[in-house]
Formats: sequence, structure tokens, C-alpha cells
Amino acid sequence: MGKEIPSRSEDYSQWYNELVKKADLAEHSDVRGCMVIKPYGYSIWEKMQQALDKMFKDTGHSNAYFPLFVPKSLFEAEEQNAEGFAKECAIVTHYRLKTDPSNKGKLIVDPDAKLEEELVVRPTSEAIIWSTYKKWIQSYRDLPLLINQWANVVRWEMRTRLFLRTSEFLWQEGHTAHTTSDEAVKETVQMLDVYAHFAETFMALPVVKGRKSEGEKFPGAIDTYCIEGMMQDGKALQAGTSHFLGQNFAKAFNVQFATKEGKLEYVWGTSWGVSTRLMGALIMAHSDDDGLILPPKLAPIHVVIVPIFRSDEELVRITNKVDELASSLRKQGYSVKFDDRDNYKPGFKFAEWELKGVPVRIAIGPRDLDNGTVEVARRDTKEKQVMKMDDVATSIPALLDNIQESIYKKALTFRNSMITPADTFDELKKILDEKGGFVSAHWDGTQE
RNA sequence: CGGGGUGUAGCGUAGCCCGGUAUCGCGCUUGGUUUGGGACCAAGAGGUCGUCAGUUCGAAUCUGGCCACCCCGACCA
Repeated sequence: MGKEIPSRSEDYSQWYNELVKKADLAEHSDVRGCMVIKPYGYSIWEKMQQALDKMFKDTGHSNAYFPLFVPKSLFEAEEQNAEGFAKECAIVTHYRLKTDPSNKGKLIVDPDAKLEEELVVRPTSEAIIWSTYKKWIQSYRDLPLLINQWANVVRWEMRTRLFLRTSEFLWQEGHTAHTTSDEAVKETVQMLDVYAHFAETFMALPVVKGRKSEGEKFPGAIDTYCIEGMMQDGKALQAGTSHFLGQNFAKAFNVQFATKEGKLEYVWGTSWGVSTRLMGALIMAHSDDDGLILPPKLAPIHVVIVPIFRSDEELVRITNKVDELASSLRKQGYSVKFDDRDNYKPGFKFAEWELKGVPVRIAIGPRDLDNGTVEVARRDTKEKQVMKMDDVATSIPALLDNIQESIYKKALTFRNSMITPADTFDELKKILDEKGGFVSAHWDGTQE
């Protein structure tokens, strides 16, 4: 602990790394390129999962789970997809270890236990899922098939960064199959809208929706749509993607259905995903030099209550008051933490909860007991106000709503200030060199 | 995969050039004083110096191999 987070302006990337560690979100694991998500960080991810999962269900999707391992022959069936991911795959080649005869107590890979066919650890699940869909889909009556999977995937990246790029990451991947191209495109766009809506209303992160260029699109897709958020260093972060797959995977895995007219046709596919990278986006979009700033809708703790006391007896009096307040807030669905640790001073606790981004802090001491008041502080602006104890429970909901909105507005204002129009290529280059941010420019859509 | 760097207590580090059994801070334990913005004092616990080998009477320190991680590039959610 301590005021050791480097300032955002000095070294953005270092600031980010320190913040992730200090706020108790995640740390590098001893395993190459992998990350340990700590309980506090994971609880934020769970909040994201819950909100997203509800939105998926509301749009007619169901959850399922498919295997971690993809036999190489399945993996290579859709050529573009296979080629696109080939350079970053982890592969299982053996299924057994044995004791090393020349080095007691150590294990070696048993050369006799080589697999007939290597297993690819999924970098994405299109292959394994489409090979399964082949069995599930016979008739137009089986469609649309709307499935989502919460899973981990492995992409053997050379350089990793906490939440933004790790060898293994958690995500959700939707895989749908449809009777017509139109319906599949609609699904693709619908899910992009779901992501954009989630980013803006839950993460308080304004995003730009768009379509990827030929060079950037998902391997195996006809079209890739994405949402991009603006981070405080003026750089874009891709926060979610939605792909229209056309009939590419249906053809690769021979997934056909009988139409009403009795004809056989290939189904139309989509896939879409967001990952724990959203955690990185959330952190980079809002936080300041004092730590994390969480939008209330994703905060695992909405309100932290810090008692200020000199004696045990004083703490008891405060605790009695706090119990009433906390239970009335909890009844309204808010998560409340009473920080009654006696080995830290209030100032330390203030700083710690600010570091962790808890939206609202309530301090209550002997002075408040006498006056029937509390001190309410909001994390985003650090404004404090003294409030009547009796009014707290009823005014917290509005305060949290206000914080959610004000975080969004701040991000939106910043984002808009960093969008610069350019009419010529020279202008574009100049803006990117000098100002950064987004550039609104003309483009004819070609590679050149 | 190219270029650079680091590895010493739970964390962050000094010592390395010039070899003699490891420094300091945070944290932890105990006791006391404290508590409205990151408390203080005292005592205490905690280390095969990444790993394997070599040189040497003696290696954290010198030499070689290996491993891991970090930073910068290319690639990506």
C-alpha cells in the first residue's frame, strides 16, 4: 500500500500495471503469460458476467459448454480460421508423464504416451462447436440455434499485460446458426448493440461501433463488427467483437438443414465475444491517480462505512447506528461494507477504499452521533457532504445513479474532445503524431 | 521471434566492479500509546541469495550452462 501509483500522465502503462496490483484486482502468475485474478477483481468480472448473461438470455440465447480440446483435424477444417490462429496455439501432444530414470524425483514426458492426433487447446471454439452443430441441426425447425458459452481460451501471445492480453483469458463466446443470411446479419448487429449497450450503461464507457477492415477481421468471418472505447491515454481499446460468418463454417463442417420446401441448404453463422479485457477497459477508462473508479452498476461494494472511534465503547455505539443504516441499504439491494478493523486509522481506510474504487464512502464518528449526521463522500469527484443520518438510506440510490451518469458523461466528453476530423492523408498523419485519439477521416475501404 | 534488462525474507531493495556467511524500508507477531485523510515507540520472527555446474581455503559476489520474469518491437480479445 501507499501512494506509490505513478501518475497517469508520466507513464500510462506503468500506472495501469501498478493500479491493477495495488487495487487487488490481479497479478502475474508464475505460469508463463498467465494471470491470477484475485477475489476483488473477480467479483467485478462476476458483476459483468451477470449483466451480460441476462442480456443474452433476454435476446433468446442459452448457455452450454463445449470441450477445451480441439482435435487438430477439426481445428484445421475451416482454413482461414485455422491459419489465423495457428501461430498462437498451445498443443497437447502427450497424455502421460513418468519418473525420470536419470533424475530421481523428477518427471519427464513419457515418449510412449504420444497422442495419435494432437489436441489444440481452444483459442476460440468455432471448430469444436460447428462440428457439434452438424449433429444438432437437420431441419429449419432446429433453427435458429442460439448458444453462448462462458469459458477460458488460450492464445500463446508473446507479450502479455494484465487483463489486456494474457496467454489464458476468460470470455464468453456466442455461436449461432440461422436459416438465412439476413437473419444472421441481424443477429450479428443485434449482439454488437448488446455489447455497446452494456459498455455504455454498465461500464459507463462510450463506444464507437464499426466494421473492421479486410486485414483486421476475424479469420473465417465475412464481416467483423466491433466496439472501440477511448482510454485516457487517447488510445482505442477494442472492447467486443461480433462476426458474421456467412456459410464458411457450415461448409467447412458440412452443416446443412432441410428447408420448408425440402431442399438442403448450408446454415448461416455468427459468433461474438467479450473477454476479461473489459476489466482492462474499465480500469483505463475511468481511474485516476488515487486509484480505481468503479461505476456503481459494476461495483462489488457500493457503500463502505468507516467508523471513527477512540474506544471500544464508542465503536459499539457506532456499530449500533451502522447496523440500522446498513440493513436498510441492503434491503434496497446495495452491497455495504462496514470496515470496523481496529488496526488501521480512518485515513488509511479512506485511501484504501478509494484505491479500490468503491463509489460511496460514509464516515461516522462521535461528532456524528451527537448531531445525528454522517459524512458522505463520492469517489468519482471526491466531494464530501454532511448528511442527516435519517436521510442517508433514501438518498443513496439517487447518489449512485448520479455517479454512474457522471462517470459516463466525463468519459464521453473526453472521448468527443479526442475525435478530430481530417480531410487529407497529411492531416490524418499530423493528428496522429501530435494529438492522438480518434480521427474521423475518409476511407475508400481498400487495403491501400 | 529480434533487442535490452532483472532474479537476494510475503513485497520492494542495498551489497556484486574489488570474494570472508546478507543491508534498508514496507508488511507480519507481541506489548503500549493512538484514531475526523495513509499513526508512533519498543521488542521479535522470517533468507538453500532463481537453478545446475566450475574456479577458490572460502562464492550473493568471478566463469559457463539452464530456467523464469520484466521492458521495447512485430502479432492479437
